[in-house]
Amino acid sequence: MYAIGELSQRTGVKVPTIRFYEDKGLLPHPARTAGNQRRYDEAALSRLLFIRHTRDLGLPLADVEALLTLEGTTGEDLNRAHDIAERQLTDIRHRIERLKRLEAELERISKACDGQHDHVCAVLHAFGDHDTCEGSH
Amino acid sequence: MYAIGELSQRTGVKVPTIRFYEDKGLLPHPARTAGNQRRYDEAALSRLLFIRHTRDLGLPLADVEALLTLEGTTGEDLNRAHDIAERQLTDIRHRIERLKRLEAELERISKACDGQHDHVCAVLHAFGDHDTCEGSH
DNA sequence: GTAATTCCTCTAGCCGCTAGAGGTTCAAGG
DNA sequence: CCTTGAACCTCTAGCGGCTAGAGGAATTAC
Repeated sequence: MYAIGELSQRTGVKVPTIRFYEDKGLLPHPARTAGNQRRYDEAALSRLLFIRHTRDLGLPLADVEALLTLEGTTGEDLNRAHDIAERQLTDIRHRIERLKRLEAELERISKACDGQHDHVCAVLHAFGDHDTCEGSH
Repeated sequence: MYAIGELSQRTGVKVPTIRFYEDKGLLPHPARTAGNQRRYDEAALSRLLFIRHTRDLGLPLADVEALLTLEGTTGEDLNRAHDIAERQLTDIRHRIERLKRLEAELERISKACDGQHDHVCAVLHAFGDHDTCEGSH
C-alpha cells in the first residue's frame, strides 16, 4: 500500500495526472486512509503502467479506456484490441511520412540562410514559400 | 477585397481559425464594410499563407509570431529565423525517431494476435508489456 | 422583394494535462 | 508527546490550437 507520490515515482506518471485519470474513470477509486489520503496496491500500479505505456504509444485516452474494458473478455471482442493496434499503426506511418517531408523542407529552409544574410535573408522567404517544396501537406 | 469565406477558401484556413488568429494578434485587424464585415486584401492573404505554411511545418504559434515580427529586419535578427528553423529541424528528427520505435512496437503487438485469440489474446498483454519492446520511450 | 447564404459576436467545449491557492495529514526527529 | 516540514487533499483556472453552436445581422442572387 503506497501513497500517490510513490505510485507516481514507480510509474513515471505525475501526481496530478494520476488524479486526473481517476476522475476520468481510467483508474478505480483507491482505498483511503482515515485522513482521506489515497493508498494504492499492486493492481493499481500495473493498471497505471498499462495506461502509461499505451499513452506513450500515442493512443488517445478513449482507446486506452476501450482496451481496459476488454481485459478479461474473450473471442470476438478481442478483435477490437487488434483493430486499435492496426489503426494506430496506420496512423503512425502516416505521421512518419509527413514528418519526413517536413524534415526535407526544413533542411532546405535552414540552408537558405547559410552564408548570406545581409539584406534580405532567404530563410524568411523560405518559411513562407510553399511552392518550392516538394510534395504536399 | 474579399470576405472571410473567400480568404478561407484561398488559404485552406477555416473561418473561425482566421478570426482566432486575428484575436491572437497574428493577423492585423482587416478593413470592415459598412455592415461590419471583414474585407481582406492581398497582403492579408500572403500573411495568412505564411502562417499556414509555418503551422504545417509544426511551428507553435509563438514561433510563427516571432518570425512575423522578423519581417523587414536585417542582419543579426535574422539569425533568429535561422535558429527557429534549426530548432524545429532537430525537434522533427527526434519525433521521427520516436515514432519509428513506436511503429516497430505496434507491429509486434499487432502480430501478437494473428491466429490465436481464443482465450487470452496476446494483444492486450502486449499493449501492457513494455519490457519486451526494444529501445526506450 | 425575398430567400438563401454568409457573415457577425459571444460563449463553451475539446484533449490531456499542468499550475496554483489554501488547507489537512502524515512520518521522522527530538 | 510534540513539533516540523514534506506530502497530501480539493478546487478552480489555464495552456495550445482550435472547433462548435446560439442567436442575430448583412449580403448576394434571382
